[in-house]
Amino acid sequence: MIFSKKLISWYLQNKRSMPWRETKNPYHIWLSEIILQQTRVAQGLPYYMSFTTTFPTVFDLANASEEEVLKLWQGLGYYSRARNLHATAKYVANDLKGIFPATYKDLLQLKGVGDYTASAIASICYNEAVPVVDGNVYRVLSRYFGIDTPINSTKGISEFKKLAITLMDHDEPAEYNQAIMEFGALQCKPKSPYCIVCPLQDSCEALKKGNVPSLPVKLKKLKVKKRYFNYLVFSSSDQETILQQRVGNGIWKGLYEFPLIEGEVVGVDEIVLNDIFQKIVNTKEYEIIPYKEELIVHKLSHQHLYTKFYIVKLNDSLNGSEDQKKVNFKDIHSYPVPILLSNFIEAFFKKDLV
DNA sequence: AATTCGGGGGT
DNA sequence: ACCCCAGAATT
Repeated sequence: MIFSKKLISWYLQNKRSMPWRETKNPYHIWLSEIILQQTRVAQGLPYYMSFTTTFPTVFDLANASEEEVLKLWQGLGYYSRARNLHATAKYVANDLKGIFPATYKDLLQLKGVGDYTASAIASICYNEAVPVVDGNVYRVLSRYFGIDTPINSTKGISEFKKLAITLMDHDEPAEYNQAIMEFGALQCKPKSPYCIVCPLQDSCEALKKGNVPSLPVKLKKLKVKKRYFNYLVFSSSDQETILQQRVGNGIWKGLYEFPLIEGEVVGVDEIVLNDIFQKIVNTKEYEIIPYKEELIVHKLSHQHLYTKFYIVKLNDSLNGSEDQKKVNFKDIHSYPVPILLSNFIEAFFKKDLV
């Protein structure tokens, strides 16, 4: 039996049950694919459920505000996915009458849809014979064919794509693409793959050579940067605080946070602090209390954030502004915030230290 | 071609 | 600690 048929056969016996496998509706498939980019099924599943429930059609998603979309996306990370998702929904709803593009080539033009996602949607929804090459596929192919070209090099990307095209099952693109990914996720896992019971064991090059654990090869990892975040959590006499939206490029674009003083080292600069106070606070009668003495270390892929929250208690009210919004404590949960802030907010308001 | 975008889970 | 996850966009 040839490679693709073996995979499909394995898939039919071992595939997991997932809600997006019960439909070929391009809106739902597109949603699932964007959500699952660099995201495990277990983590993405609840988000898929909430998005399809909250926004049953692409028109519902298009008519939402970006803030609503970000709020529903909160906690999933890579927030540009949410912004691109919303932009594409508006485009499809308003310019394409709600009809998604139906070919790989046209799907590729959508914001947030790259080679992988265009292939996935085109094959699953429209049976177009275009191969998906995700992390699972890189692993399966590099092992089965014993290829040690780095999968994140330009050469590797084109090499594996070419190979994937030749292996593609042209009769059942939808089944084949999902089969090879599911096979990589469940059988040909990164660590401790089940080679002993593998249906491809007879012809797996890496298994023959004994270098399964060293494949696939991936180029160097980047160094993590350390950043020092000091958040000012204002607490006014009338139960209000200040939130501001992150703009420009960088992490958490579009999400909200407390006024931030970022420094080169731990601690707040007095001059900067006074500067901020003059804008936000009417009175100079305030009290700054570190929420905790210890730093909270929040780890992102390539940044470690050493964070401290300062509670700033006032016997007066606050000055809101265009970019520094006054927010009542009871409304704070409606704003999209990074998990780092979400964790703090939950702990702080639960303890009722306000 | 290299870097930058999160957060969670596994080892 | 380090790696990986149904990758894409920007530099």
